[in-house]
Amino acid sequence: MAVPAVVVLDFETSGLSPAQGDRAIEIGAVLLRGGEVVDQFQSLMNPGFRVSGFIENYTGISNAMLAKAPPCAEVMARFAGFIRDLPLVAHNASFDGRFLAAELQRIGAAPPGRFACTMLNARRIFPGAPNHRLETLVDYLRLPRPEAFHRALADARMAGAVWLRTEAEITARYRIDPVPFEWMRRLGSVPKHRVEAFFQPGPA
DNA sequence: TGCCAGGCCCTCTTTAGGGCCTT
Repeated sequence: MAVPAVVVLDFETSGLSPAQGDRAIEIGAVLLRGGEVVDQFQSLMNPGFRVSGFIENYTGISNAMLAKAPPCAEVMARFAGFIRDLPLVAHNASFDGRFLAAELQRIGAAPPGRFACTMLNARRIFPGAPNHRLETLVDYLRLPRPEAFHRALADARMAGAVWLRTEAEITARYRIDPVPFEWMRRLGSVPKHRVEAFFQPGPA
């Protein structure tokens, strides 16, 4: 069975809440198909105001860099074409989902569809990790460390690697096909403490 | 540096509170 493609994305933003006026300042994403990155998207975007010193330090994205970047609307229009109607994945998807929905709404584009969360999956599948921050999971799962953290494309690549490792673990542990969102639906439908009971190994 | 928000999940819970995770 062909494994459907997914887009793993990550936003850098001016803060934590689009409802409080925060905006996206960078988008990074990878298109995964057949367990591999087959395409990618990355762009800074100018939110129209200066970001705080904390955000400059946290992301390494300066106001000077943003001043030269295209506006959010232009970037998000191109990004909407990149994701089309593909299922989406992010680490702490509730965060990226809010910003994606807000930025798409600003340009009159269709809202995002299915959105899976590598953090929630990791909490279920890798409960022994020290914590479930993206950077910690990369080390815990012995995945290649990126050249930078807290930049959109690097974080999207890491989240993609965590996603693939989680799929592989589920496939090996529960012997179900790695069909995105089918196992997500099943996994998300039961409380954490019942996951082991829910997935009974299939016939050898 | 850590607050701002919001969803998930745990527990000394469920008529609630607080930690985690994202920038």
